[in-house]
Amino acid sequence: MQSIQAPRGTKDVKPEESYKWRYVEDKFILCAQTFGYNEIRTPVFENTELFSRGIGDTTDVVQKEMYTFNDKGGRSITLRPEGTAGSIRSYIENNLHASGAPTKLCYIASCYRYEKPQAGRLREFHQLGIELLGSNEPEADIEVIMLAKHFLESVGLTNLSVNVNSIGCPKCKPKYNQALKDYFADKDICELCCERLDKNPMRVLDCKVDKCKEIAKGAPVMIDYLCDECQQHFNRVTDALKTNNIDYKIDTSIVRGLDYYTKTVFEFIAQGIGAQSTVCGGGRYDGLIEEMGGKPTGAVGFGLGVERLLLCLDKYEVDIPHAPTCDLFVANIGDKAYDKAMEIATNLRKKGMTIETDLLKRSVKAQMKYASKIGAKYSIVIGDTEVESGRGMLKNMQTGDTLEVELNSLSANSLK
RNA sequence: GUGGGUAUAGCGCAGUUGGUUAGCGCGCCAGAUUGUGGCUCUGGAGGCCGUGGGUUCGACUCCCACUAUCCACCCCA
Repeated sequence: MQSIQAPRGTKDVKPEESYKWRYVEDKFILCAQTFGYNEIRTPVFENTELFSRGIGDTTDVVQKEMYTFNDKGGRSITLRPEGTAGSIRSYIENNLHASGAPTKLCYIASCYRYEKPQAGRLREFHQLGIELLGSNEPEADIEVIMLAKHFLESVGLTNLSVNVNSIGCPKCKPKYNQALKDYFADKDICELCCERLDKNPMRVLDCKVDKCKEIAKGAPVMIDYLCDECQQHFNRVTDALKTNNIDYKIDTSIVRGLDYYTKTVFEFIAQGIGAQSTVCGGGRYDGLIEEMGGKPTGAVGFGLGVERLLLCLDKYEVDIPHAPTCDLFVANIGDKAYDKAMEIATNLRKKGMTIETDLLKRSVKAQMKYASKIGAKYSIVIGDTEVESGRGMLKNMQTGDTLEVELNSLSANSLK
């Protein structure tokens, strides 16, 4: 019988590496909490319209990367390709604004995009995310960037570069769009780009057709067309980054592939983990909540790829604390001894000790070998003699020293 | 979606111009040590050689297709 493989672009988190995930996720939630953010959990799938409207139906993500299907009731359903849209939907649907601004959300979300897999790019991937809703002020942008920085440092990543840009607001974007239209008007761009130029000119800038890319190199940049408000906003953000000693670069090529972004956009970039080097990406999206049926509300957030983060931690050989190892292995010979071993194990487990016993009726030698392999700190062999006398030899697996102990008085102290 | 590399034991890898019993290291199991691990030695289990076709007397080896995987473009987390 042929065995079944995991679907293309998915990966199992194996037992020997899951502690890294738990570590990173716990750190993230704790870190977000120190900024006052609370976890939100939203469905893995949503109505397709949420994403086509929220992300923008001219984007690559919506046009060709979504896992979309009809359910048995004929509804068009999509596995979430990112975490923001669902959070915002929930914010509106549950009137989360009612408890007062700002609303601060964090989440851990599995996301799905139909792309060709490669290093740091899977079809199922995981995002750690933050949404700060209800503030139009640059201070909100700054907090979100600081939070990302703070989290990355807390897991041991201090050397990621930070790139920022501003892509304007509905006031200044038209001017820029007009500039783009003027620039591209007499140029030989592809058919799809002609359409884009009409609907959403900024998308022409990241067309993949060679001739379009070449032409786009000479195109005007958004940052030169910011309105006064956006310019001030951007200045305030970059000033604060300086004040907080964040070494950032302005990268005018950051457009971000999701239509909802306005004003500030930023990325945390890692070296040496392959072509997919953006570990964290985010920005402001002031228009999204209104677009999805809520009241106009300022919003900033970021998404941070867990898989890419873990690639970084490996690359930079960051130490991650392991799960606790076995405190005591209780070897046992025969049924009575097993019962006694179980009794000892249960008592110590109640006190929080990690205890293992033999479950395979192996020879003492094999049991000891196993105890050694799993890194047990102590071992003790229980046989008929021990059951009768109530005493046994506790062995320190590191030093090899043994000590006679009363079985019933084994405690956390004796395993120190 | 476009381009390139790879596919042999649980893992990491050899495998000669095509030639008959497909190897090595690590790991796993057992014994030497009949109730005490690590070191050493000895033995053992474990392979549709990615899948399907083709060439050939004969294919792990050559050819084609498919699939998977890796890398890059692109996109993005």
